[in-house]
Amino acid sequence: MRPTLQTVADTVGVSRSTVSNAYSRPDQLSPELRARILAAATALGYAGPDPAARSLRKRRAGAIGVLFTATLSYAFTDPYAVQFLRGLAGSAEQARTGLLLLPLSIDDEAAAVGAVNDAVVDGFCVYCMPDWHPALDAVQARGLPVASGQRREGDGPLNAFVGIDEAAATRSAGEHLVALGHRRVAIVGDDLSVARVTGPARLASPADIGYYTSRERLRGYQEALAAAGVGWSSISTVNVAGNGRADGAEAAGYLLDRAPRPTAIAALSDILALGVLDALRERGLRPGHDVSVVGFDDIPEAAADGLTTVHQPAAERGRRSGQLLLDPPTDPADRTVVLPTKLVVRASTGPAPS
Amino acid sequence: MRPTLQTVADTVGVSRSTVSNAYSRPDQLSPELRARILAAATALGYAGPDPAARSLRKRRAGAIGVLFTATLSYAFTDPYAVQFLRGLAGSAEQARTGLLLLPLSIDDEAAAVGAVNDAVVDGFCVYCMPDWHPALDAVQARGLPVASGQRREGDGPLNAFVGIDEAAATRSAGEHLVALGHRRVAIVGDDLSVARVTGPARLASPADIGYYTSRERLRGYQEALAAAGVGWSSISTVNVAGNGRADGAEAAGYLLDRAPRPTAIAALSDILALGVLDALRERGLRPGHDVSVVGFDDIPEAAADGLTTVHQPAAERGRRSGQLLLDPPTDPADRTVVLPTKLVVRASTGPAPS
DNA sequence: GCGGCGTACTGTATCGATTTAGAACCGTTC
DNA sequence: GAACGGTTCTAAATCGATACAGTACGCCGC
Repeated sequence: MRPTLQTVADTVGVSRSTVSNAYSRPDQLSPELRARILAAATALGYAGPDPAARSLRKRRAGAIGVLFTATLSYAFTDPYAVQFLRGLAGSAEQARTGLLLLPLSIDDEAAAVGAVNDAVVDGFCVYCMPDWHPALDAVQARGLPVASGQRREGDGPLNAFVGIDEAAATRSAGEHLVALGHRRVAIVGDDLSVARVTGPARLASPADIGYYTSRERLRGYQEALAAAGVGWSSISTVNVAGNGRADGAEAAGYLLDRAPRPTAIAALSDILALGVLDALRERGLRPGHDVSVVGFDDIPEAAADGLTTVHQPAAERGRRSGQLLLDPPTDPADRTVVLPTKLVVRASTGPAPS
Repeated sequence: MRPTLQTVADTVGVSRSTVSNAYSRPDQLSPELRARILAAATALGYAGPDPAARSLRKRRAGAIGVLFTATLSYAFTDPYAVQFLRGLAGSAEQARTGLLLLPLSIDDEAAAVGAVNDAVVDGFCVYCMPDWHPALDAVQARGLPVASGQRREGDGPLNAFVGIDEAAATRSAGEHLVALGHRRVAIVGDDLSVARVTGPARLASPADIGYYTSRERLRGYQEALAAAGVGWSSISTVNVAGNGRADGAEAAGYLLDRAPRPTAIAALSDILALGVLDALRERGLRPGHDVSVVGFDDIPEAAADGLTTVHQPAAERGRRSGQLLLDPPTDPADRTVVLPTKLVVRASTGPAPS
């Protein structure tokens, strides 16, 4: 039989509470008694207070749940994700809290809901999930604080939003392209699937996309181009399998090897944009001259490759998400944080070739 | 007052157990009653069985703890780490288990020990920790299954080892360099600190290093070079602050800009080795001709840059670690897994310049 | 000799579920 | 009327700890 606080208390001849104090509040008992108790505990093979029991009693889990749909490998290939997690981990560490990664299956929805319901956490951070995923409803049902970068119908009053104005960000990027004379623009993204269907489907409208981030970013481009008289139907969109450099290159290949070639390619992440640049180089095309390329995120590699992109404060998003989660402000107004973004123009964009 | 199983049971007029069954074992009660119970639960705002209480009762946490010392950002900049975690997450997902990331401070040891003791987990996976860190003792004291890639004194009988023969791996790399005529060899690593001291200290012997992995890898090089008559004292070692490409470049700069220049630089990770290659290019030196470079891990980028390196199965290490953790074999012999490594010779190594 | 006070410890209630043994009832048959 | 094997549900025990009110006791000053 496994030893518990009671076992230790009985052998030493003190009460359970005193043994508890010996571990958690050393100032509440004499050093001698404490030493005796700890000695008895090691003699009995008692490993110290059970975290699960403590967690139940204290009503604190000491962890926040981070929801992903992507496989971890995809999630972490993106420096943006790493920076975000870094910020989140920083806040968590300050609050003596761990990060419980919950990689949720997109297909097995029951398993995903189960994982959410079983998670011993003090709150959830939604990282990148399609709006329709039932795990998000499960998160709401838990009634815990939630921090998310995606707005969604059915979000409860405890929800915090920490994000950026995604559409405004890409609108500024789109206006930049328009000002340079670009009218034949293509968009590459990795979460462009419509509702629950995956694959390179032709999109009727950005509004159909299941992922908030992609939907909003696409909307921004749509608006900027529409203002220049470029209709949605004349914009090519390519949905790729994952957020990898090779995926971006593959998508670009698809666009570049067909006529008419777009004069500008907008990628919804820098990783994809860097892949697009790879594809250009491979074909002897000059970025910013033959084809302009825009990314999103402004990861460190973007500066090195001269990529025009939208800067967003990744680590800060994570940090603020953690704060709002671990110490939710009472005033609902304080639970919405919209961080600034900035278009960073570099060499990868230039006037449209005539 | 927050509703519990009891609250729901009282309003419906059934017992607590029946409400529990309504959630966890639907086959144990009639569908009508179940529907009534669930309706009452939502009416009361009951969010479903509390995971902490369930965890206490079931004696299962549904998570495994992953120990790091590095900050998350460093941990995830390395594709090796990402691959390892991917494998681990795969095993975890199959067992319906999450990953609790515990980024432990090196300095604040009490906080690190506290984090380990408070972690609601079913086991621990030690990723990269110095041998002397008290958190490792805390892990042992918890009495849970542990999977580790580092052997260490004081490891309990439940410990599983999943790793590679680190020394043999670098010995083969060292022999390769020796066969090419290299005698002036430098080594770059990021965890070469002696015991608890950090900084670019001159090492008396590899055996002093606090990190198992670095220690063993260094030992392999030492043995290979010693066999060729090259003593430890004539090998330069450079300890860098983090496992980043820029760190590798900086360390290489230190080595290359001084006479006598080493004819070969061995890095203890590919990320560092790629940085070394950057530094060579910057100085107009040709890898494999002017200076040979060897890495470790064989991450995807290594192949693209023609880096000679030691391949190790990163994802497989993670996967096996997860398996051994979640379903520990009774036979101790099955708790040691040594995976194969392979020297991959590419263009970055060549004959030593005469 | 008594009230006041601080220290060191105890006892009980509580956290919110799961598990288990067993009660009540089903229609049928000896 | 009781024993059959089977469901559906109940009551009590269990999981392992923490919070908090309360008590015993020594010591102080008057």
